[in-house]
Amino acid sequence: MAERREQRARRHDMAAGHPGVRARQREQTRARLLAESRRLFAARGYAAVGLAEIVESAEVTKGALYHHFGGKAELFRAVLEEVQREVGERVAAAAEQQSDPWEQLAAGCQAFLTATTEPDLQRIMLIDGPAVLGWNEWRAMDEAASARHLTEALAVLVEAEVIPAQPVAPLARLLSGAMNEAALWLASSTDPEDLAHTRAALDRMLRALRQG
Amino acid sequence: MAERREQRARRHDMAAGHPGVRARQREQTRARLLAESRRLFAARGYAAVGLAEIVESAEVTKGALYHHFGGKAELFRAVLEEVQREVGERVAAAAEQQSDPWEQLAAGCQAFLTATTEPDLQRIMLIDGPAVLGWNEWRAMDEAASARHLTEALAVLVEAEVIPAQPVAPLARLLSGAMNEAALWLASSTDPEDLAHTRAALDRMLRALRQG
DNA sequence: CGTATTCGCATACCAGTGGTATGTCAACGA
DNA sequence: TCGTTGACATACCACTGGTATGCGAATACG
Repeated sequence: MAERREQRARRHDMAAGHPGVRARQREQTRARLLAESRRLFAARGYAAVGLAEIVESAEVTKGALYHHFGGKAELFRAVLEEVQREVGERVAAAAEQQSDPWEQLAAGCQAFLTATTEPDLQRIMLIDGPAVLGWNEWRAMDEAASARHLTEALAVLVEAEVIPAQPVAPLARLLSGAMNEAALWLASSTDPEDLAHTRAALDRMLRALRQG
Repeated sequence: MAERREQRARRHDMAAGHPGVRARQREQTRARLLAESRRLFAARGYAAVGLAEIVESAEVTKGALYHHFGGKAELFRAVLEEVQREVGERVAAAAEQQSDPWEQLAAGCQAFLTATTEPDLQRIMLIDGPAVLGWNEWRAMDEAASARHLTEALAVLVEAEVIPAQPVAPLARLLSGAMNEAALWLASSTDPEDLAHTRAALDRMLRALRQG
């Protein structure tokens, strides 16, 4: 119908380059779906956002969505991957600015706390992530994106005997969980001093690791 | 139809006492809905369980469910309240067996870790809870049921100068998050030694609080 | 250059879901 | 005894994620 011609026309207008109009259009559609669903999921949560609203915001149809993603959950997974990659990069960047392994750990943890305190990331990364994909899968993605840095940093410090010899996996999980929950708490906190207090408490927890 | 008479008959059969047949039947229906939905939510998660399955397992109808609860989310909230109350009681019981405030904290934390390592509690308490009700509401319920014990224990220790003076709220959140995530990790762990390692690491974290 | 093919969607449709409005019968109060 | 009410049961609805199919422009091919 007229509706269809309208959609087709719009798509045709926007990409006039010769080499790979198809590929370019494809990437753009995918990017718009990712961006809009990320925005909506972050704002109102996975369950409260319908596919209809997503495709409307992205100005495509459900057909496009299901052409690019396996379904609602897979779309969410793609969004989560993107978010976690960003956070992981921020953590890694902060750590790399330090040369001393111990300072790398401290800086990385503080950077993680800063990043995950942003409400838009929280709902996707910390709330809906485990519920939608299941904890095991969420954990695997988290490990691949950012918790890996934590585990590695701890392993280096144990190797260098800065931290007493002990399995690093449980330690990494304890610390990761502590930071996750603290970030969620901070986001709903009213007292602006809570951030400083939490940073201080986290720092004390980390420094305590050096003494057996 | 016949179906209806069947349901009515069953209900009539089971409660023959004179005083308050109504009230008793009411409680029983409510209890069955709670028990079955808890079982199903724990096994497969909130989103994967439909009301149809719940009422079928409980041998009632959706009418009964909506008579007792405001909807699916409120039913879940009631289940979560029950679960958290049980965990809170276990934590409190473990703490009360110790007389020394410090030992109370340690025992309470270890009991919490033991309790929340049970997979059936995890999905409801730690995964679906925040996602279904929102983190703020989940947090309020958690605080009322068990995190309160943690906050109080820390406050006592700060007051007694066993722990350096500092705000207890951030500390409680860090520790609570650490235990939550550790419990989730343990549930999906294969190495049986992980439990002991995690307990040891948690204990070290707690003991480290005593040194500034 | 024509044209067959494939790719990237758009449309139409469906089964199942949470939620609601209404009906109904047994227990209770008077 | 009898009207009232409480505790459901039934029937129905709007909507949601998911699927099957259709179609037209870009590309591969002779």
